[in-house]
Amino acid sequence: MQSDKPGCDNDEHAQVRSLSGVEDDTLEKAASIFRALADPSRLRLLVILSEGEACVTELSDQDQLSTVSQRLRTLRSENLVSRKRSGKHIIYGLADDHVLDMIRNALVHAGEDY
Amino acid sequence: MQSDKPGCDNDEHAQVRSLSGVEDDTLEKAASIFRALADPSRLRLLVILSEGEACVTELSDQDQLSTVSQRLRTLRSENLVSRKRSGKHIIYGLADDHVLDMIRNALVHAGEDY
DNA sequence: GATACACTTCATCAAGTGTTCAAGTGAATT
DNA sequence: AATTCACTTGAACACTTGATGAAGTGTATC
Repeated sequence: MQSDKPGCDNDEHAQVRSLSGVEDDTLEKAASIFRALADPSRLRLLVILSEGEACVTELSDQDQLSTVSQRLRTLRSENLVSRKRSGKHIIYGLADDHVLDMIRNALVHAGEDY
Repeated sequence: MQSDKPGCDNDEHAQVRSLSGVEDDTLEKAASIFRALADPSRLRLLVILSEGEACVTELSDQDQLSTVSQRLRTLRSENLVSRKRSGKHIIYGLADDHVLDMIRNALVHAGEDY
C-alpha cells in the first residue's frame, strides 16, 4: 500500500496517520474481529490462554462447559485461538501474540497501564 | 504493573506473553472499547477521521445525520474520538493514534497488510 | 427575541447476541 | 461394538443493539 507510490510529494506522512484507502470488505472483517473481542468472558479466556494452552474443561472453571465451548467457537471463527486434539482432550491456545497486542492496546486505552 | 515487581525470579518473561493479573472490571472496559469498534460503519468514520478532522455534516455523506451522530456518540463514549465546537459546527477527530493502532492491528489479523 | 442551522436525543421496532439445556459427535477404553 | 469421556451443536429464551423519524438543544445571525 505504500510501495507503489511514485512521487511522494503531497501529504505529510512522517507517521502514517491515515488509513484512507480501506475497502468496505476489509472494514467488515476488522469489525468481525472486534465483535469477537467485544465480550469480557471471551477476553478472559484469551487472558487465561496467554498463560499457556489449556483444554476446554480447564477453561470452564466456573462456567458451563457448553458456554465455554460456544465462546471458544466465536474466538475460533476469527482465528484468535488455535485448536488441536490431544487424545480425548482438545487443546486451545492463542493463535499468535498479535491477539495479545490488540487486547493490550485496548487495556491501555481503557486507562490501565500494560 | 511491572515496576513494583521485586525479585524477578519465577517466570520466563523475555517477551511479556501473559496478561495474567487482569481484573474483571478492566476486561469489561476493554470489551466496551471493542464493542464500539465492532461495526464497519463506525470503523469507516474513524478511517475518515484519520485523514483529518471533520464536522458531522461532512461525515454524513450518504447516511442520515442522526445516524452518524449516534455512531459518533458510541465512539465518544469510549473516548475514541475528540469533539470540539467551532461556531455552528462540531468538529470531530481521532482521540489519538492509539485508535489507529488498534484498527491496524485488526486489519493485519484480518489478513491484510497495513 | 425570533429564526435558521447544526447537531443530539428519544421512542420504536427489527435484527442480532449470549446463555442454557438437551441432544449429538468423535476418540479412547473396556 | 458398547460405553465413557470430552467436547460441540441446535433450539429457545431473554436481552442488547442499530436504524429511523420526530422532537429537543445550543449557537449564530437577522
